[in-house]
Amino acid sequence: MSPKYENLKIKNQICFPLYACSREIIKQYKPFLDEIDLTYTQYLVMMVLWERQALTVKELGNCLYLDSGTLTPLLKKMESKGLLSRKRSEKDERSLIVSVTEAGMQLRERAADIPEKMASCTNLDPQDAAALYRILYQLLDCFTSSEENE
Amino acid sequence: MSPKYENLKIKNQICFPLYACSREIIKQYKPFLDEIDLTYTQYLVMMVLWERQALTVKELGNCLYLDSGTLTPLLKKMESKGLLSRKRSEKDERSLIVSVTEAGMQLRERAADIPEKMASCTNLDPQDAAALYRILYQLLDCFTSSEENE
DNA sequence: TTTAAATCAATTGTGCACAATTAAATTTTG
DNA sequence: CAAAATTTAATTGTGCACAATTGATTTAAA
Repeated sequence: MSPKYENLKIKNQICFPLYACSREIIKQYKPFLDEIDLTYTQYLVMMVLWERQALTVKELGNCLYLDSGTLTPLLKKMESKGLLSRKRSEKDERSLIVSVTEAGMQLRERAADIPEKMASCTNLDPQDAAALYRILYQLLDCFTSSEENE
Repeated sequence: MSPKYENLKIKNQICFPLYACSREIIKQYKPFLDEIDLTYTQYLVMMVLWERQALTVKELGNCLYLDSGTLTPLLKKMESKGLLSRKRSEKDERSLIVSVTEAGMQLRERAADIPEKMASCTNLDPQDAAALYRILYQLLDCFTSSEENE
């Protein structure tokens, strides 16, 4: 029974609040990330490297849903800051292996309290946080599984 | 009892899936938006204009959580495509009024089936969609209300 | 095994986002 | 009223995102 253009109203979109919310939260990160001289995307790369130490650009892209067009210049910048090193794989010269440096690992100490600081920025209760987490990964999953044959 | 760096793991972040999901959904829009020659951000502007016909850059920015640095060049581009017109307010010369044109209104017809096409891209059940919607707007609200005294 | 297809990172070009600054117009204050 | 503060859009500069292409390398097929 909805009027013809009801579905085109902003308030009936699900992607818009997702997009707006994502950007607003990243803005909240900024003052904390400024202290350790990282952008949000660089922070994501460091989080992966802190866990994995070394992986290829391809693997990093799979982790973060980013392609080489985004990662190549980002990683070069981070290499010049001394956070990571880049070298071709000996097993497969097509692949480039990104490895965290000692300085990169040390940055983890200075980042350790960021998640806690960020948590206090929101009024999200544990149930809602869990629901949000589950739904978002379900959505992500349905997009990645639709690419399996590409 | 979590290890020291547990909170820095990608899998324990809530912003990351939000950020990734937002971009993945916008990618799903692309083929549909290409047909009517709009980017996702331009589509958001048009959705506001289809409902409101005319409003200032400031009001548009409040609707979309975007500032003039993003909107000014975007709106100039859309003006050159004939979708909207830009003129200063007579009541207040600081404000610029953005108005949808006839061609802009006509585009609504061609966009009308996009929401339906997009809905079929996801496996989101109605309860989850409603929960996601509620939680995201609650989050957005908590960021905007923290700016009240700026 | 030579050729063809696939994979991977890099490059190119376009389009946002956004912080910070500027400049014009308006409102508020003293 | 006149000066100061505020508001608004535009500008400038930086940093992603991403589609499309390129080029080198590897794998698969004929």
